[in-house]
Amino acid sequence: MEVTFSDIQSKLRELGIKSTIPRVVIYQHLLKFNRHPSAEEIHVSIQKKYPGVSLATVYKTLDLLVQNHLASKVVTDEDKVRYDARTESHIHLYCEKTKKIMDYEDDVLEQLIRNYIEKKGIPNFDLTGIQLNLKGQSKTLKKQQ
Amino acid sequence: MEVTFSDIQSKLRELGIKSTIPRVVIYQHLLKFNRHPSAEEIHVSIQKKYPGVSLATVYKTLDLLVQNHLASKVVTDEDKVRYDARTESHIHLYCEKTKKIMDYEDDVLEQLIRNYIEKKGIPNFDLTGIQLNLKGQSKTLKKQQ
DNA sequence: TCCTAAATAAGAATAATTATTATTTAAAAT
DNA sequence: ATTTTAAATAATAATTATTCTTATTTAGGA
Repeated sequence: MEVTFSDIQSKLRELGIKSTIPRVVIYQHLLKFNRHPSAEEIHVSIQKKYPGVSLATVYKTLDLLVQNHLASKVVTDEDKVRYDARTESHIHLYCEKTKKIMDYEDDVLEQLIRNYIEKKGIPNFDLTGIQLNLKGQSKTLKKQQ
Repeated sequence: MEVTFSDIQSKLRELGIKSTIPRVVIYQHLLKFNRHPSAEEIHVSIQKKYPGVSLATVYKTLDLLVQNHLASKVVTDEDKVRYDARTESHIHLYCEKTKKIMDYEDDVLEQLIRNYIEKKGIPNFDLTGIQLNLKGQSKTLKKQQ
């Protein structure tokens, strides 16, 4: 099930993106994170095996991936942007205590929103994306504190 | 209908917040904006009448208002945070071209989401807030370009 | 293998936000 | 009405995330 180096090479070339080692490595690491890493976190996690890759390249590559719909930005009340390799849209649960973002799978809710908006339409607005963030606290955490 | 200086003084004191001139002025200006200003924009708009108020105070006061539920943070893909004096939750339309945030009034949709989540419940998560951002482009703008 | 445009490394620059500290102020106590 | 005192503020330095600059390197086509 692991996505290999050459899998990613092919994918990038399909999209007309030049395949470079930094790009493949960054995308590979983003895919491996099941949380939602910041650029900094990806940079750190890459250092071990690829010490040469600079933080600026991480930022540029992540933006490139977003532009090509291989990843998306996740914004919260936090001060830094996080990235997500999941391209299918999904709901984010944001825990205000731990600042962690969890994916929440609920196709029914998502379709509910999408259908409603499509049926009703929003005047003077072409919808391109729905972003639903549910803020709160994870219960297990609350017990601990 | 204008919210007066002393209206705001009372409101702050009700909440046990010390009423100071910078605080009243900042909140008053936030209420007057119908867009969603950044801390910087509020600071600039205050300079005319109250040149002494520092940007740091604007930041601190806005955070205070958020903590006391008199305002809320609005985050988008943009790099800076915006503030909103509307406390009732509502939907934001975010135009990717102009970077403008518009309020979108749709109590039915909001109730739809809220009901669905309440009925179903999310395992291990206490929901405190729903934040729905609809990304897209305003149609009138598209014609112009 | 060579060529060239594009990508990268390294670090400087920028922009938003937060921290520091000496001074000022709101409001409670006198 | 004064005095007192903890909290708030101004001014600005510091920090943090992100972007920019430029000399060097590299991918992939000729």
